Amino acid sequence: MPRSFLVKKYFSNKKPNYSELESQTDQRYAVVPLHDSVVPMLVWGSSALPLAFTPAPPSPPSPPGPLDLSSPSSSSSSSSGEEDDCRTSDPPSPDPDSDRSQCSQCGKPCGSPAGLSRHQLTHCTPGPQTTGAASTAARAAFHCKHCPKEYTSLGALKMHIRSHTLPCVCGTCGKAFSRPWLLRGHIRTHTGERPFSCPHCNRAFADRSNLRAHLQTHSEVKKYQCGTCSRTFSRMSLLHKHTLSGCCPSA
DNA sequence: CTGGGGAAGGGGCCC
DNA sequence: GGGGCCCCTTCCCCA
Repeated sequence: MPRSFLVKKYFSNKKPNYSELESQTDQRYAVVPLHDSVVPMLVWGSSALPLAFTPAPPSPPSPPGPLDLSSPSSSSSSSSGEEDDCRTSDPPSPDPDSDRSQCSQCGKPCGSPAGLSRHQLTHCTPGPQTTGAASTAARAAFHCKHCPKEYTSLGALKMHIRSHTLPCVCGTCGKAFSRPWLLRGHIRTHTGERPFSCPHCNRAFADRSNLRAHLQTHSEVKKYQCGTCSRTFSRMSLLHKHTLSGCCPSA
């Protein structure tokens, strides 16, 4: 599932204020779809943000086989790209003071060497463009044995593999999930628990993201705007549907 | 057809 | 390094 059209911009590094979602005055996000025919703009507050997106060129395929986590000696090699890889949610940083702990792959300032080290675990492997022992070690790839994905760290790979092994099983219906919190969210569908309430109406939701989407329905200016007719939508999927329905045949 | 709700997936970051 | 929570998205279904 491609997520590379999302480019997150960090203007603050913590805790969202959900009341902001109704009266957006900051522009924290940029939405950049890959769909050729769609050039949506994010309307986050008063102005729209038309954005360009340049997909990274595909990396050459790599020959090494998948990593079998059941084998303790697995540690891997090589590298390659994959359609969803090598992206980052963070824009390059303009902060010169963060050079010492700035990610060499995405430019993100990480605050400290430790932060940089941790951040780098999140990068999937780029192409085989580097040489030298240090670079080779830094870009070692860990391949998923279940799919073509590969990661630069065992930790990242393990996290990914959970999406294949689905270790969290619902005791009520037996449905399995990759993460404990996904299971908890699912369990709410059995219990009916809805801890996220809308401040504007009596609705409550089991999922915070669904509340967030709901809050858009209370907003006059929706988050996603059609680049051609300027109509706004509460969800990207609605904008996409709108575009596919023929509003913007050439856009 | 459109808009909204429900459910779920998955990467990133913090503790 | 792992757990928990963040964020975002998509898909499906229904009014």
